[in-house]
Order: sequence, then C-alpha cells, then structure tokens
Amino acid sequence: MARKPPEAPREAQRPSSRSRATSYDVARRAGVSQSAVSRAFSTDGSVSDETRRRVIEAATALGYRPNAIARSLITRRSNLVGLVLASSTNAYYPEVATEITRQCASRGSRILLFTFESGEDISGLLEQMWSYQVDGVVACTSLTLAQEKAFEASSVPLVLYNRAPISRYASSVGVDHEEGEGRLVDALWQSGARRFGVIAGPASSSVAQARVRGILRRLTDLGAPDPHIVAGDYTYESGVEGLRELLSAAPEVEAVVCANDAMALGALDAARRGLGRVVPETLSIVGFDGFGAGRWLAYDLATMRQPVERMAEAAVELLFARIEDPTRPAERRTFLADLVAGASARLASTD
Amino acid sequence: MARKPPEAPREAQRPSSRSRATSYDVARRAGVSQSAVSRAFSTDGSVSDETRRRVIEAATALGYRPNAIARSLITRRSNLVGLVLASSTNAYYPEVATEITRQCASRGSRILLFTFESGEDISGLLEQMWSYQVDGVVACTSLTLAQEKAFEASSVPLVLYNRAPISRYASSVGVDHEEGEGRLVDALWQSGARRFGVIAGPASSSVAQARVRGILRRLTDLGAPDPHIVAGDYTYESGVEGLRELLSAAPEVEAVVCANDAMALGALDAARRGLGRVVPETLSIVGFDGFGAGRWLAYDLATMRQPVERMAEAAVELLFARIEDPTRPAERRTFLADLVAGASARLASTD
DNA sequence: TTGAAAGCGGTACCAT
DNA sequence: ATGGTACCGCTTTCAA
Repeated sequence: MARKPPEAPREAQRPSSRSRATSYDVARRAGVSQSAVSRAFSTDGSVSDETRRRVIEAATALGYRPNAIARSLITRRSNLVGLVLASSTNAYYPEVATEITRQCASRGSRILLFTFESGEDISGLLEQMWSYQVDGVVACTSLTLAQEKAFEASSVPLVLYNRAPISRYASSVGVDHEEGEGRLVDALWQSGARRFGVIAGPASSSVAQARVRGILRRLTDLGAPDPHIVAGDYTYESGVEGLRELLSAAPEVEAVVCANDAMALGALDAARRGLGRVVPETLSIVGFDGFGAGRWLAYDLATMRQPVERMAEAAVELLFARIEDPTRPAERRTFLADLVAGASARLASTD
Repeated sequence: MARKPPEAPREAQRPSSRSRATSYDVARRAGVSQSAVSRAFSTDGSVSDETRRRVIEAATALGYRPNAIARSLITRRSNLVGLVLASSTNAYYPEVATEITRQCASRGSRILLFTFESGEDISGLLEQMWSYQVDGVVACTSLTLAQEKAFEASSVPLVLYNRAPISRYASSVGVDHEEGEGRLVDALWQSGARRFGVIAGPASSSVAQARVRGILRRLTDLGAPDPHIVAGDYTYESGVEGLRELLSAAPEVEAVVCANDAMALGALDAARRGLGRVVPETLSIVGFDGFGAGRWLAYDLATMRQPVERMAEAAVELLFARIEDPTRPAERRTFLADLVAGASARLASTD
C-alpha cells in the first residue's frame, strides 16, 4: 500500500520546457529550494531579503507566475466567487454584476459567471460551480429548497440578491419591495389619485410578486377600490401593450403602477400615442428600479430607486463574513428604496 | 533527494470528514480503486458496467462531485475562459457578455469575469487571469503591444472583440465601423443632406476613432464640406450637450452622425427641446450599435446594428479553434453592420 | 478491466 | 531563515 521511493530525483524530470515556468524552475535558477520560492511569493513567508531578491529576479527572468489553481488545491480556498444571473438582462442586472465584481476584486476574489435562460433548470449550473470549489455564491435568482439545502450540505456560503431565502442557511440582501410600493401608492393617493391600475411582472418572479403585493395591500389599507391589473413580463413592449389593455378595460384609471421601470417607460410612450391622456395631468405612471433611461429627457420617470451599490456591497460583505467564519449565522439585510420624483406622475411630497 | 516512503498508508488518514467527499471516499464505499472512480466519471474510461454502477451509487450517496480544480491541474486544461470588459456598461456590453457566456457554456467552459474602470491599467488583471490558467481570453478592450506579446509568451489564445489586434498573435472579431459609417453617410447624403455634424466618442476608444474616421472619409469622398465635430463620451448626457453645442456653433447642420446610440438618443431628446428643429424634416440624427432603446416608440432611431450574436459566436469559435490547435494562425473576422431605418433620419433607400 | 503509483504545482509543517 | 517532504484530489501510464 505504501508508496515506493521514486526511481529518479524529481529535478531530473524538469527541463525548462516550452510551457509555463514553475516554482521549481525558479528555484533552480535562483539556487534556492522550491519552498523558498513559495515563501518569497507569500506575504508572511519568513525569507531573508537576499533570498527574496534572488527569487524575484529569477521569477521575472522566467516570467513565472504562481499557479492559483495549484495553490487553491492545497489551501482549500479558491478565491473564486460564483455569480448566478438570469441572461434576460433586466436592464439593471449589468450594474449589479459590475458592482459585485468590483467588490469581490477588492477582497482578492474573482468572479465565476453563470447565466441562465429564464425557465431553465439551474441545478446543473450549481453543480458546476461547486465542482470549481467556489468559496461562495451570490445568486440573483430564486432557488428551490433542495438547492439551498445542497449549499448547506456542501457548506458553500450563499447570498441571495433581491430574493427571500427559503431555508435558514442562506443570507440575503434586498430592498423592501412591498414597503417601497406602499410609499409610492401613498404619494399617488395623497396627490388625489383614486382609481389605480397595475401592470404586473412575470408570475415566476418573486420580486414582481412582492411588488404587486405591496401595491394591493396599501390600496386596501387606504380603502381604495380594487385596481385593474394586467399582466406584463418586465419588458418595454409589455408595458406598451399593458397600458393599452388597461385603459381600454378600465378607462377611469388615474394612476398606473408598473412592476418595473422598463414597463413604465413603455406605458409612458403608449400614453403619448393617441390614448387621449395627458401625463401627468390626467394619468400618472410610475415604475420601480431606478435605472438610467428613466432619467432621460423623454421620460423623467417617477420611480423607486434601488440602492444597487450599497446592496452589492452588503451582499459581498455578508458573503465574506460567512466564508471567513462558516459558523456565523445567516443574515438578511433589507434596504429601503428611494422615491424619485419625476414628470411622469403627480406625487404628493412625502415629508 | 529521493522521497522516503510514507510512514502510514494513505487510506489511514482519510476519515470521511465534514468536508466534501473525494474520489477516495467513493472508492472505499464502492469497494473499488480510486482509479476506477476516476474512470467511471470520464466518458471514455474503460470500466465494466458493474463497476460503474457501484461507483455511481456510492457517489450519489456521498454527494460526490469531481473536483474541477484538481482535474485541471493534471490535465492542464482549466475549462476557464477569461472575459475582460470595461465596467462602464456601454449599454450593449451586457448582451455581449451574456452571449459569450452562453457560447462558452455550450462548449463546456466557464467564464472568469474581469471588469475594469476606464483608464485603469489592466496589467494586474491579466496576470490574475493567467495565474488561474485560463484556456483563453476574450478581451473587449485594447491591449498594449507588450500585453499582447505576453499572451503569446504564455501561449494563451486571445481574441479581441471589436478591436484591431496590434500583433500577429491575437485573433479578432468586429464590425467594420468605417464601412458602416460610410453606408450611413451615403444614405443621408442621397436623401439630400449636405451639411453634416458629428458627435464623436471618447478619444481613448479605438472603436470611436474608427467610426469618426469612417464618417469623415466618406464625406470627403462625396465632396461634402468639412463637418462640424464636437466631442462626446458615449453617454446619453454627452449627446444632449453635444447637440446643443453643435447647433449653436453650426446651425446650418442638416444631419448629425453620433458615434453610438446612447449619444444619438440624447441628441434626439435635445433636438425636441426648443432647438427649433423638427426631426427628421429639418434635422436627421443617426447612431451606431443598435441596442434596444433605439426601438422604443419615443425614439425609432436610425442606426447601424451590430450582429452581436454572430460576433460572439465567432469570437468563441475562433478562441476554441486556437485552444484546440495552438499552431493555428490568428484570424480576423469582420462583420458588416445592418442599416436600421427609423424616424430619426431621412435616409435614401439603400438598394 | 483493474489497481498501484507517479505526478500536476503549489503550501505548510518539520527539523535543522 | 532554510530545505525536505507530505500532501491537496485528480488523471494517466503501466503491469497484472
């Protein structure tokens, strides 16, 4: 069972081939041991200045770079963070991805990116991430209970972005969609709107559901008549179509609350095309997200802005807290959206 | 120098700990050798059906997944592709990233994502990619000659997206920006426009430069008077400001060519706000890129669309061609942009 | 087909 | 501070 001693010394097998230089090559050239090379490249290695100098010199000459793959095999730390995103770029996801990448980079970790089509089963994708030994995962999608449990079983820290975890294992960051929609409805109500319409988001999205729930609950609390609700799928086009459908079915509507900005922009454009409404005088339209296009001159959309930078920062912070201390309990951090006034709606001041 | 035999057999040290199961754990449970486990998980391993069955069974029970990191250490193939993107999301880069991720996934590779701020030196970033043993890199940014040479020295295949390589080592895919702008200018000219204005892109962007070059060359060929050029930075806001500046300096301008869509949308909005121009009757505005917002009802922007899906597909195809055969010479693949007519400009039909 | 053993390129513990 | 050596978890000869 025990290994036999090798027939030949290791050094004999390592001519400086065409491929990348290894620490052994550097060691030979610098006239030191391979361990010394390893130490010279680690921050806290105890090496004399002279040795370090010679190692660096040899390494530079050879174009040597430590192999992160080999390193992570022994350290059991890959410095890789998995990021799961729906490929249907919800217009504001790129910003999330960029922000998370930046935050991870500042902590010395790289992003392993996985995208999926809406409706696709992501189990295989998660398996792949695990096989790459990611230190942790940020997921911008809902997981099944089994999937969350699998993270727990593999003890891979998990942070959900803008989704409520099912299990107690996952941490999460997100905005309080219900609260935000509540404030938005309030502001519309106080400015005099009484008849509401809603353009909902995809039924599969928990975020969209929470937003609609927030709208309805607030309206109920205010004693408003039931709003007319039409379905949407988060796209600009569905906003256009949604408003047409809404106004033909319920022409009395004074305020339309859309489950995201893209649909609100579509609704806004539709309202200007022969629907006989003047925005915001006879029709208010609001969205949710706060991404760039809403601020364009053609729109000036009233909406709730998500504090993406702070959310991304929190997500990464929570993730690393658990990477560094796996016994630390999961945590949920909730942000409040900012009300952004705009010419697309009459809103009461909210002070 | 030779290794001494280990004191104890390897198996004795491997209790099934809290951490992930390894092929040894599976082997022990299945009553086979570790090699057998490895073979059972490789497509072409010669294993009997019975052995494979027992291995799979044990693996499932233990929740075993092969460690991709360890695998790539020995196979010298990480199945990792580096993707370098500017974080200033040029509105259409997310689509590029998604498309490239999808293409790589279908070939069994994962994306290691790196973003950088415009102006940041990316040398450190490239070093990190190399240390992760990426099989190849797709870069959506210009590299220095030294950087391209470094890729060659490390023999890591490199494909530039929408940039011309400096060295002979890098492959590239891109649209012919000059040709596209030429066709756009042609269509404007033939519809009667004679006095042109240009809103340029950032001086640091080779793409922006190529586009402006294409505009100017075509105008010269047509014998048009020199256009008035103002600077822009690819953002919507700089389009707004650019048009104001342009029309106050050169009120005679009949057609404005913008180096990208975002600026064209800004210019379009600016034109509608008290600049005394009617689009497209007294002012034509065109862009370049062809991303979603241009198709919104408020805009209907005339532009040149880049065939992003085909370009991403080509990029990945070229990359893998060189990964699989490193001796294969670099290749440059150029696509033609599609002319997209729209209400923002009077364009002659281009047949 | 199967198992034993030699690495892949590092890190970390061990004496020295 | 330094070198020797045992691994990390896998793939891949090589014999049997």
